[in-house]
Order: sequence, then structure tokens, then C-alpha cells
Amino acid sequence: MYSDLYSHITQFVELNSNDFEQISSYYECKTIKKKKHLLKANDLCKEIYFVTKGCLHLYFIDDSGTEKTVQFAMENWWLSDFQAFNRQSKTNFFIQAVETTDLLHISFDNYQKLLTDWPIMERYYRQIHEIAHGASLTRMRYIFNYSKEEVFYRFREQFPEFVQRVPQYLVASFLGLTPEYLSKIRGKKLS
Amino acid sequence: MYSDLYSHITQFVELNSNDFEQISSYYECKTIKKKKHLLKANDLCKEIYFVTKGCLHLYFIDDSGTEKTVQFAMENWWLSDFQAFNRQSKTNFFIQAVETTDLLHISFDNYQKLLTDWPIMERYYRQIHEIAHGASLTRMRYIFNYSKEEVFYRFREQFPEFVQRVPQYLVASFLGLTPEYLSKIRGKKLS
DNA sequence: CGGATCGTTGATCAACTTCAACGGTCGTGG
DNA sequence: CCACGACCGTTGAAGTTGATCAACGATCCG
Repeated sequence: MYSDLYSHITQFVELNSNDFEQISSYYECKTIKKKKHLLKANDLCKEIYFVTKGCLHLYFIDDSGTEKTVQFAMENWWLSDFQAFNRQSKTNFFIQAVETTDLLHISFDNYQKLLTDWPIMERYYRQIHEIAHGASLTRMRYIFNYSKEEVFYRFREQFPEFVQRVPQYLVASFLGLTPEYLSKIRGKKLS
Repeated sequence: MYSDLYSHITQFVELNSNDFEQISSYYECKTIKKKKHLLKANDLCKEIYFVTKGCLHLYFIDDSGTEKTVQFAMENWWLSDFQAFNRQSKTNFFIQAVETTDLLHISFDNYQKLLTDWPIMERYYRQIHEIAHGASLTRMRYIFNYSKEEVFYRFREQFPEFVQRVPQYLVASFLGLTPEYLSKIRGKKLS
């Protein structure tokens, strides 16, 4: 678990393993069972999560009561409602385990301490957020550019592993279409 | 110009004006005329921009040749294709002035130097990107949750200034609908 | 075995796009 | 300072995409 985080950090900044020894003490690990929640609407968002094995998703419930997935996190991804986390305020989102998942988490207080004590981690997280932000823009671009049918094809092409691992109704909810329509798209392709 | 950046930075981190004196030397300022471009597809993305007065937009051209706005930047916003900037690679996006705009910019090299020389700026940019990332998620949420008609109403309610300042076809392109349909929505409301 | 969960299929319908034509306004050049 | 053209917003008719609803099958798991 911790070694996964170490590998990830060293992809972005230089850090020797002695220092990481210390840094790792700011984090804790846990395992969460499939379908269990890490965060629910109206909770305070107290932690951010790093997936070492498994899959989480961040979703909300729209006005008509449907779950809509905003983001997935598989191995080596960070996930949280960062807006609520930063403000230490209530969230509108849910975080749930798609599969039974091993993860590391860090509390708000530890996060602040870590960033103050270890400026190198400030640098790490700056890059993590830059990348996440860039990824959001790219995703937005896909959704605007292509019909839903094409969005699905391109998504499957780019993340084939994803479409296999994640149940279809979650893929649908992530891509912004209904499970029924997604099913029809897949059916069409076979002809 | 520079004082706007100083005000902005001190909203996120503590910084005395002597230090800022030094920091400001990493940035340059310029003014860009309405409709002029700061970045075009296939350019190297060499800079990031901070708007002090005016308005920029980041857009791309989709497969059918239509311009689609991904992001606006008004006063006190940062804008760039951060993905391309980080990788120092070619961009697919355009950045254009919606109005004649005063801005500060920083080159990739200076950005790297700045972050190394001034860890506090690492902290500042970490927060900028956290917020931008959070904003993207929120926007995604709007687009998924609501019909295009409602997306427009809510957008206008939240950013009335925006709808007035920015031409309608750009608002349409940002919200992901056609100018014609947006016009019909506005017409409807009058009844 | 039995129930819940997930994917499929077809019919209907609404939201939104596309295309084409028109009118107003702004800015530029003559 | 006027006239022209480019640009932008509007309107209507027709066409598509994708949502919704309902029913059925398959599979998984207790």
C-alpha cells in the first residue's frame, strides 16, 4: 500500500525512502468492501483517498433521483470532493467502492501539516491537481465534441480495461447517457 | 496589473510586498486586442495567463468545424492549456481575447524557476489548481444534472454579469448548445 | 431455489439540432 | 458621413438523437 504511494510520488518529485518513511506516517490505510461508502451527501469531507487496489467512484444524485458518476479512481488515483475538503464543508457527493478497495487516506489536519512540514509534497500535490484539472478539461472536450455514441466508442478504445471492470450502468452514468441507450449502442455495433 | 496578482496571491498565502517585488519579476504583462489569439492549435503552449482586466476564452474546433468554448477567464483568473503547458507539448486549443484584455504571463522556464525559488508559490498554485479542478467537477455536474434550458437559467442566475458581457454565441458554445436554441430559450422566457 | 440486480429490447415522446431565411447593428472604407 | 458588408441574434419547419417507460431474460449470491 505505502510502497504504491511512494512509487507514485517519485514519479513527480525526488524523494528518498528515509524521508518517505516519515511522510508515510501522515497517512493511514484501510480496506473498504464493495458497495460501501467512504463519503455521503451532507457529510463533512474530512479526507482524501489514494487507491492502491480496486476502484472507487464519486457520484451525486440528480434532481430526478438518478446517480451520476463524476469521476472514477482506480489504482494510483487520488479521489475526493476537493472543493468540500478544502473548505472543510459539507459535500453533495457520494464516494463508494465499485470493487473491494485498498486505499490510503489522509485527514485535513494531517494534510495541512504535511504540506507545511514537507514542501516537496506541496510540489507533488500541485502536479496532481494540475493533471486532474487537465483531465477534466479533456473530458469536457469529449462530451462536447462527440455524440454519445461516439463518446462511448472513444472511451472504450482509450480505456478498454475500464469498460470490462466497471458495471455497464456506471459507465453509462459516467459518460452521461442512460443504461438503456448504452445497451443499444453496444447492440448496434454487432451488426 | 501586478498589484492585482499580489492581491490574488495574498488571498491564498501570506506574502509580504518585498518578497512580491522579487516574485513579480518572473512575470511579464501585456495587453491583447479583442479577437486576437494568444494560443492556436499546434502551437507549443509556452505560457500561462492571469487576466487583470478583460476576458479570454479557451476553445477548440470540433470535428464539424464549430468552435467550442471550454473555459472563460475574467479578472483574476488563470488560463492556459495546462496539460500541454506541463508537458511542453503542442496544444489542440485556442486562446482568444473576448474583449481587449490586460494580462500577466509567465513562461514555462520562469514558472519552474519560480516554484523552485519560492516554495510559497508552489503552495499558491497548488490551491489554484485545486480550485480549478473543483470548479470543473461542479460544471460537469451541472451539465449532467440539468436540461440545456435549465443549465442556461442557472448559469445566468449565478453569473449574470457574464451573460451580459459575453456575446451570446460564446455563452451558447460554453454551455454546450446551439446559438439558435439559446435564442429560443430566451424568447420563451419572455412569455 | 428465490429474489435482487443488471442488461436487453421495443414503442413512444421530448429535447435539441440543423438548415434556411431575415433583420438589426456595428465598424470600416470610400 | 453615408453605404456597404460582415457579424450576430431571431424565427420557423423539419429531422435526429437520446430519454423514458415497461416488460422480459440472464446471472449472481445467499
